[in-house]
Amino acid sequence: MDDIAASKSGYHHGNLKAALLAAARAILEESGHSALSLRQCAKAIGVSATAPQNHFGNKSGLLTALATQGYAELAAYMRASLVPDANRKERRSAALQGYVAFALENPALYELMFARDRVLADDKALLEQVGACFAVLADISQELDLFPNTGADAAARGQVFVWSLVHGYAQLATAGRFKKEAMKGLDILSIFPKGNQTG
Amino acid sequence: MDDIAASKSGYHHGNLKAALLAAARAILEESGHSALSLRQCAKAIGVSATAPQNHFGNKSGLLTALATQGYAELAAYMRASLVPDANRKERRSAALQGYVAFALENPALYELMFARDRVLADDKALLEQVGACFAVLADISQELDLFPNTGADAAARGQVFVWSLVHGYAQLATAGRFKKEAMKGLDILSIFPKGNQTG
DNA sequence: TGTACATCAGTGAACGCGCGTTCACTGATGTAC
DNA sequence: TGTACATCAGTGAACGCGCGTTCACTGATGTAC
Repeated sequence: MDDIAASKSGYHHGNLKAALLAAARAILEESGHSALSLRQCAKAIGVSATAPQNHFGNKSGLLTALATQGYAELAAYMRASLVPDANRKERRSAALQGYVAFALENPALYELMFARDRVLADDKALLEQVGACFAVLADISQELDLFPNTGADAAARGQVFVWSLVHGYAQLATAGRFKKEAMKGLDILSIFPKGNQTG
Repeated sequence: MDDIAASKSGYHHGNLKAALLAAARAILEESGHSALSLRQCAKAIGVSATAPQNHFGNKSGLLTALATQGYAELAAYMRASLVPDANRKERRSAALQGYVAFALENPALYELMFARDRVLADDKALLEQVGACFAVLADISQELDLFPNTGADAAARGQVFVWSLVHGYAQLATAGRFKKEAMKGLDILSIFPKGNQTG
């Protein structure tokens, strides 16, 4: 939090970019990305309405920066869950749980990361984080080896499978679409059919 | 399309509600639900800006009506795919493909159906269609019997699994997140691990 | 069969609002010489 | 070590815009008697 504190100057904020991102995330999770505005973010930290332009250019720039931050954190969540010397079953569980945990803790940010037309899709920093994030996911799904002995596209299909499952689960759970009974005591790992828990 | 045509009167449109919904869907798929406005819809069919109020009350009402229509169609897609006398493997494939086909053909509408805070969540007609839609999905997932001999919550877990997979796949495919190679010639059925294709 | 009247469906001007963005500006900071 | 100057970071008034919604209204339709 210290890196978000203002400097003493009073005129120059000192850390406006980080402060704006933090404010934007709070508003985002509170109200959703449809309701987020530059003016609200600026107001939240007591700065003029035009100050954000110095750091993000325009509104798309801010949303893009938020999404970029999101992908970086999502990758970090997954990496942090990857205990190197665990067996494959544990790694699988960790991967799913890290990914899903991020989405459940930051539902509106996660939604923004996949929202159509809200983000500058060709932003360099964004593409970099997206790439890094999905490299982690690809590693994990490859290690899971869900489709052994099924030819050249086994890895690609495995990744489609894992990502679909985890993404769908995260969004539906977040949206409250699952009944309480179905969620209660549900280990994410357990939603894999038994036949493939090769441990 | 005929039921959307205007009556001759010139003053009274004759079928404004249906015409507005059609216009709204076109705009929705063109620009996303963030950009959709009542005025645009009214303008698209040459009617005054306030005319939509007579039929939907307000903007939330229109979005809710769109989502309701979406759920009805999604259920219809699934039902249409359910060939009664096919074997279980075929039914599974049909279910997944019907669901995914709807989402891929109506990506913005599908997104709206799951968007947070854009829709009147307690609308009676909406709840009805949502319920009907997921009843179909529940039937299908129960029939698939993905977790045989795993206790009382097998059905619930099966539904979570199927729905997560299908929802995630639809949204990620729609968003262009899968590489061409991974999509090419991909039968949706095939993303199920082999061990569970019990046919 | 007419007629009175309620109801439905639409108009169009006007409102107030929040928004992103522009503009000319000023205060603070860093750097070359 | 000072000084001039470029650059960075922020201000605040103002803009034009599209929006949802209100208001009083009018034209068309249906229905009771």
